Amino acid sequence: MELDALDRAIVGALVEDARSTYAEIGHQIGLSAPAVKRRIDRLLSSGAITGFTARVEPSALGWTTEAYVELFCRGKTSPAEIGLAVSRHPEVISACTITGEADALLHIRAKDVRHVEQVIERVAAEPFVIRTKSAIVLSRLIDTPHARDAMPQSS
Amino acid sequence: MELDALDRAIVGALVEDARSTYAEIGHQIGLSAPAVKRRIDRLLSSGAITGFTARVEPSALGWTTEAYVELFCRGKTSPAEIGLAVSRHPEVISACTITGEADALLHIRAKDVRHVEQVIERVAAEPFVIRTKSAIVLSRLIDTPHARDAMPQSS
DNA sequence: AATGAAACTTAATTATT
DNA sequence: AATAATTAAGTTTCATT
Repeated sequence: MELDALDRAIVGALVEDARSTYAEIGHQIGLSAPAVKRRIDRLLSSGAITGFTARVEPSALGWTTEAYVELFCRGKTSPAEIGLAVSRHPEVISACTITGEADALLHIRAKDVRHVEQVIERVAAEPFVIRTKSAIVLSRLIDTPHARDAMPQSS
Repeated sequence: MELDALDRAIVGALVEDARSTYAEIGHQIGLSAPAVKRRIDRLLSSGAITGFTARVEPSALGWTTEAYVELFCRGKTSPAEIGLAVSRHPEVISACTITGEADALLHIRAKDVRHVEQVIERVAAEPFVIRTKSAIVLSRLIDTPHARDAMPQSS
């Protein structure tokens, strides 16, 4: 699906505040409320926007510690197998397979360092895991879900 | 601030769908719409919820490639200095200082591998960066902003 | 094909108990 | 906190370009 400048402006407005009204967004970009609604409905059905969520302050909810854990896996472990296994651990908030020595990289969020340690132990107990290599987050500098600029040009 | 079970249920409902109505949330948890609104207002002013955002499909917007980049920095480089520098690169969507050999870990999102390479070159050109070590994401298995379970108990 | 204006429906918000 | 009353927004329809 092709997004024009207005679509990208709407996406930007919704990323900033998913609860803005159609009229507010329309005023920003020079469109009427119904026109904005129609475009948002289209962005939703096309899959460009997948939903709306609350930004929560993890520390306010008691999740104070983050870590990144590299996974080194047995010979022919499939990405699907890793995904299935790590999705059983709710503290894993992000996981991907990567190039390089390690096979996968997990991002985990836990209550404290003790809790992080327990999660790593549980993950390391998965049968396909040979070893892990962890780094605790000392201070977070940036945390945005998406790139912080204009969408790419149609060039 | 203390969050009770109802607050945590409200946060959960808003994380799932930030555009649900107060009445919908109230029905799920057994509260009237005005009561839900009062609690959400309180969660916002206390900072437990920091805002509402759209979940966008990066690939739909042309951002198809992700990488993680470890930064090895000169002796006494402060976290603030790293944060300031990397925030100038909009493709850096997450950054933190970490324990271990590397000083910082960046998560970048770009249009393609060529674009990733350009960003790494730009970051590596920062005066405090000695060297970098990158891993390209092959396949994403999990991507959630928060832990996928109930909030921690007050225990 | 997409928009804006108006009509209509539903939700947000305030006041009251 | 719930109910009721009011205000504002969401949504549909329709005429227009």
